[in-house]
Amino acid sequence: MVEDQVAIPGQSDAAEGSTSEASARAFGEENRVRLLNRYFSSVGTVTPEDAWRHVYRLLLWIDRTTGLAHCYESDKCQPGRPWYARSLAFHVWSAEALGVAPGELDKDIDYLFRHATADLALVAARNRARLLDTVSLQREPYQSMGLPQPGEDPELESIIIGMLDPFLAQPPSATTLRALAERIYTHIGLENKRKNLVGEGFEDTIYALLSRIPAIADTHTLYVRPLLHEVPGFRNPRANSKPRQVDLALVHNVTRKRTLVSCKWSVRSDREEQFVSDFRDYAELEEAGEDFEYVLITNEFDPARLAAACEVRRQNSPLFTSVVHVNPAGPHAAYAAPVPPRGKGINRTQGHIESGRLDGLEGWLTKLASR
DNA sequence: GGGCAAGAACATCGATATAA
DNA sequence: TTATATCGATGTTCTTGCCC
Repeated sequence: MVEDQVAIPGQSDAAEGSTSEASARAFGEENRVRLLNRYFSSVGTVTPEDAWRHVYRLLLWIDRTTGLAHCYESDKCQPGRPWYARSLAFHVWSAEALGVAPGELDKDIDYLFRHATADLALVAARNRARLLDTVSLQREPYQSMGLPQPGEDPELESIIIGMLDPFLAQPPSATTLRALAERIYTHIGLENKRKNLVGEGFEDTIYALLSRIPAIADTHTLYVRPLLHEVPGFRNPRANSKPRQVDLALVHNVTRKRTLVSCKWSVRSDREEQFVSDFRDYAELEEAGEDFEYVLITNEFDPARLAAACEVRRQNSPLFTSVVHVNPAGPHAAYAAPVPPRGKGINRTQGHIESGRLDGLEGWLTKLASR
């Protein structure tokens, strides 16, 4: 474990060292960078071999409905369904690879979200206190009408009382029940916010890794979410056209070789077409007359989507120069779970892993470092 | 019947523009 | 300066249809 365990939201010092602006936007860029700097300050030099471990410690999370490391859509991972077996296999593999007991994995991962939500809880508490007077004013005209209080949920309260009744000396007060219901909804609601961190948080994490591997950082100029025309060799868009942005870009300081990177924690099949149209736009704005590399970095586990990313083509060559998984050993472990039938997608993806077409973060970073 | 793929809808946020 | 509206982006969840 990189740092001592994070306290639960609302009871932590997670916002320590944060500026009020940063913690006001808990999932915003400034706060993400602050948390990444804090994480990496205790790590030292990053190596390609360790990079994937940092990604999982920072971003991988536990699906609370199964208690297992998240590797696929929650509904398909429920007990009894095929991906439950794969989730079990992945959970055990990732705990072993990170050097912790399977039951302790939750304490070693999800650093960014745990700290960001702690910041979020502080901000929410501050806002609630600030708005108390306003709430009183808003409710005042209806004071005698018995309107429900915010957070009131009789059904949830009856479930709580029904379950705990045999253990209670006396029934809890209405205020306590309402406070408990609010805490439960806040806890569940927090999980819905994860998606807002995973997207750009993945880009920031890859950028943080690249900039902390000396052999890469010393030889490349790195960009995170640059406008394309800010990257050498790409021109401004035509008038009235929206400027294009790319997730990450690297330019070798000597050879001027350019690499555009698309970072997607997971890939939705309906958005696969976006890869092609993005590349078309990038190619149109290329003005140096030189080829550029187009790389996909992902943590997708769906074999069909991984295979599709490896196989998608433009004209007569692969669309992606490299398709990079955080660690292909993860999907490999998941696919090895004894779940019949074994789909065609798994065989295709295994083939891509074995051939090296589906690379790992370690392999890709090692190649970059040796350029 | 169940798995899978694809499409659509949903929930949420940050960034930005505009209005008060 | 602050509040509000809009936009764009993202991952998750739900629904539907096809296939074995």
